[in-house]
Amino acid sequence: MSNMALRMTEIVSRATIRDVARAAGVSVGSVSRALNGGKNVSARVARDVAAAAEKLGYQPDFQARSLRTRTTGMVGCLVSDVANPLYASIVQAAEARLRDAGLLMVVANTANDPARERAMVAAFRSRRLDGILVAPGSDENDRAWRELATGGAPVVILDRDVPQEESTPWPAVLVDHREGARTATRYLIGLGHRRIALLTPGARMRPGRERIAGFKAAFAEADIDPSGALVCLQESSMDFAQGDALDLLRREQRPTAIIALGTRILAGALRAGRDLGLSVPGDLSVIAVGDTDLAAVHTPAITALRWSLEDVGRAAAELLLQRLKGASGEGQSRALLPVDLVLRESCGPPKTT
Amino acid sequence: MSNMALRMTEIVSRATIRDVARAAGVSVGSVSRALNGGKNVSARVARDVAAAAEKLGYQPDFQARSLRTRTTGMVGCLVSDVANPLYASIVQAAEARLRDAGLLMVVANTANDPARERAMVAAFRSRRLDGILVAPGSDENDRAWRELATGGAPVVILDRDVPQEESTPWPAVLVDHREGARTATRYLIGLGHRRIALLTPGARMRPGRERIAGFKAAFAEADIDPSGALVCLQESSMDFAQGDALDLLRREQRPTAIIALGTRILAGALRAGRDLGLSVPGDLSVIAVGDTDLAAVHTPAITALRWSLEDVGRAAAELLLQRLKGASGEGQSRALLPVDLVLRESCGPPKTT
DNA sequence: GGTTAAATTGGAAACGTTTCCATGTGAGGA
DNA sequence: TCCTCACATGGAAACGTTTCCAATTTAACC
Repeated sequence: MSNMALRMTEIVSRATIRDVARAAGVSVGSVSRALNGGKNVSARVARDVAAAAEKLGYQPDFQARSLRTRTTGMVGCLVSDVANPLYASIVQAAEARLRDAGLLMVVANTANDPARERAMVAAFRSRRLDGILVAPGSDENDRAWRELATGGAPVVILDRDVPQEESTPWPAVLVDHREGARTATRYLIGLGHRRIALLTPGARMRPGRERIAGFKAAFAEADIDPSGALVCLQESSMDFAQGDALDLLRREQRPTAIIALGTRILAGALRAGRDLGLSVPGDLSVIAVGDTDLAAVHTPAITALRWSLEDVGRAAAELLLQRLKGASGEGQSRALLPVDLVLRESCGPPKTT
Repeated sequence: MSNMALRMTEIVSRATIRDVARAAGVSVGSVSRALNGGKNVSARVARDVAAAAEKLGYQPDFQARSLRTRTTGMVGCLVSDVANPLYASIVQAAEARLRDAGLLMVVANTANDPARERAMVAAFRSRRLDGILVAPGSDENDRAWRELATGGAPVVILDRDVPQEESTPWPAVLVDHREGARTATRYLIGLGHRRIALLTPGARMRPGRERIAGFKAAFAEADIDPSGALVCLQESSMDFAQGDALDLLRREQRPTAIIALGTRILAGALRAGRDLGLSVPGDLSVIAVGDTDLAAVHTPAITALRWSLEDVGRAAAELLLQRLKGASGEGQSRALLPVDLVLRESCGPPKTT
């Protein structure tokens, strides 16, 4: 019997605002007002409606509401790969903030594929998402940018450069990779290193470009022959196999220090060094770009450039919420987050050869 | 004047199906049929509609469609923390599969908070999401389960035990942690270890329970005094500081081998061992549960229990898609994925004392 | 008490689709 | 040529809200 009842509730559709109106003996308009604004409703109606809604277990249908109000209470988040630790924490933090504001977050991985990026932007628009957090896979994907712009929904950029043409710059959360790279390089130069390799993916995107700029700036300001400044670009972190690092370290004039991004590239460099019998930091100094578990726990612990991924996510969510509240003009429209150098055990003076 | 107004509305709002109908000189019903089914439409209408839609850049409004069709093309994913590497790849893989099927995925972090879990389930239901992938934070959160059940949308469980009462078991993707733990323990016992510590969070959830069961089973089948089988439960991986591992390894009869979950607990154990001057694997054998970057790249490389997170995500998505297609009865309703022991350098025989 | 303003209320339109239903059109067979 | 029938089409209802507008009640003030 209870089985039957259960079955019924499963099958029977949920209570609508009409049911509540009927149960409370008022019109649907009054129910809507009572439940939402609370403005212009008498105490009696408010009470009766609340009681009826409670009794019927009424839950408003967001789909229907969305159709009318043109707002979905959902925000899209577009990154190349949510499983990448460098993105995962950003997504996590942004979701937390947005959820606190009553918004849901839909995520999509683009794998840096421009076509997929455009497809997802279109999907977001079709679904009328209220806003978008996005880290485009390339700063030159003009079509994607254009479609992003015509969407109507506010967009917040995650650590990417926006095309210059735009008159009013889009809100963005940027990380000061340039200063970070400069600090790290300066530190290594100060230790006596002259041949330093910077291992980072793509100059196609802001983080890579900025790091390279900071790297070169450090050489320039130290007034040192920059021929030892080796910039090794990787198409993506995936492509950097151990072999590449091996080639690098086998060179006649091998670098005495390496600055390596993320987890995969860093891992490749560390393994290559180990395979060649190079001790860290004795034979090779290493700085990680991004303070991952790997860097912190490795033996020896790896000196790392650290910035707060949580802050990136939070700031992005905040910027977006600000736009959604309609304050399109006022307030900060871009945040620049600092990068710190966390000193550990993986750096020392180069061996005098 | 009206021209002006028209222009305005054209710019502000997107083309609707009405606009397409007018442009093609047919009724809205015909446009809908032409664009969707393709059934019962003449060649002429199909052509004209397609042309008009193309010209106007028409994109259907999913919100409106959802209202009518009772389906949103979105599925929810509920885990404790998308930034946890053990979840991130699952989410990533599931999203990839679902996107290929034209579905969007909304994610939410519950931080293992039952209240938040329920709130998100309610939010998903209000939004009428088509389905839910969920890894509940506790197998005893009965209210959450109940609300999950009454949602109407198909649910796929990620590596959790479903309450027994249910007559028809829910679809689930399970990982064979029991067999994995047994294999690892057996391996260590075979090497001669008798005092082995299993460091895993919560027996509140299936993975922990299964691992403990497998761990004990290995001792039992080897007919060995199980007093050396140390199960160290952690409320969550967060709580396991390095200090706990230090206490463990300072004991008079310290374990000669450790099986440690994930990244944080493993890191804590490794650091503690290092701080105490214990060499791996000489003084201490270590097995990681979950093949993270840390395990693979650490020196020495850590022997690890590995299962495919991608397979978990893919299988979950597949199971859900199967339900969404209406095949509620047929087909596999649960998958059990294998766990492999990846032999590396972190295990050896214990020192004879 | 009467007049006016303000507050509350019910009814209906609107949001953009899909789908039902009745009508119209054509072809094919008698 | 007429009848039948399948098929194509237009019009309208429906999905569940919010919001506008007009109507009604209440409050306020003289």
